[in-house]
Amino acid sequence: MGRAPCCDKNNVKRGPWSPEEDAILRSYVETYGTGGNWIALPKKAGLRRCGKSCRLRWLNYLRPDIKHGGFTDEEDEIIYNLYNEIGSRWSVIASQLPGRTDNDVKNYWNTKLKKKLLSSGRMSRMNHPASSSNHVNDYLADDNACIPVMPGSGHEQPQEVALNPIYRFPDAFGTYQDLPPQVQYTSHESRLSSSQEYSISSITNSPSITSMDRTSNVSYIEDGRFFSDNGMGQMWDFVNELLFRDEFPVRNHRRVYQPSFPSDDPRMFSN
DNA sequence: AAGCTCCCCAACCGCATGAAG
DNA sequence: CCTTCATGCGGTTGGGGAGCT
Repeated sequence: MGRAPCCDKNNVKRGPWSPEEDAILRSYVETYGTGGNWIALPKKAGLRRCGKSCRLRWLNYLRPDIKHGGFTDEEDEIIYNLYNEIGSRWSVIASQLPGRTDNDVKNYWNTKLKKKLLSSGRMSRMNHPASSSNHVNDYLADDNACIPVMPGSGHEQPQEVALNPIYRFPDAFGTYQDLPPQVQYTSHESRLSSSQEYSISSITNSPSITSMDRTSNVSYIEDGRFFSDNGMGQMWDFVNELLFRDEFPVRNHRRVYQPSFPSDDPRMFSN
């Protein structure tokens, strides 16, 4: 048995949205929300549209936080780097560009950026995401995986950031909802004799960096132990979960500890 | 001015996924 | 476990505006 259509195509309007329809949809969603049911929404709102069409119109055009207008050079760079890493995962790429939708990014890539990169010769230097066997794609095949994100501007080591994979946890991890949306990991030269030290930075939409390395006295790794001394329990859980993954994304550095989670002392564990 | 081509982007389509029953 | 269905995603289409002849 085939799947039933989501709406009666003979009784719904298709094609471009009129300003009146936009106003009805905007007003309804702002007043009542989507109710978690886009299929029922058009009937309730008095629109002769398919629920899917309403959802798309809202997400891609009417949402108040949508950014209209041209892409910046910085956005170009983010798209280029992410496409190079993960291919046409437009929703993932768009999630790193505040105010941009997957449709926006996809259209922009197909119509402008690709040509721009071709003419500059950068496309020929790209990885081939679809056939890539790099670990980033492996990560992305896992539902619980961390998703690579671009570094924010203003990082103190931009060259290194460009070489190392950077990850964020999906927003769906409600327990970490207090964290900034992106968390970046980079490794840098150890200042400790027996272990690598990692700087763990959170990037917000602004270019500011919250350092969590030893010098800022927030948390640090030493001799296989992770220390946190400022009540950043959620961050600590988060960091551990990431670091325990076999694929911990720091190349050319040994992992400094093995899973021994949970510890009695929520601030510390060792292997 | 008219006709044509190209390009952009909003919108659609079909499939995958996951939740619910 | 199976079926149904809503949602989300990436690929594709086509209307209309811009630019060219």
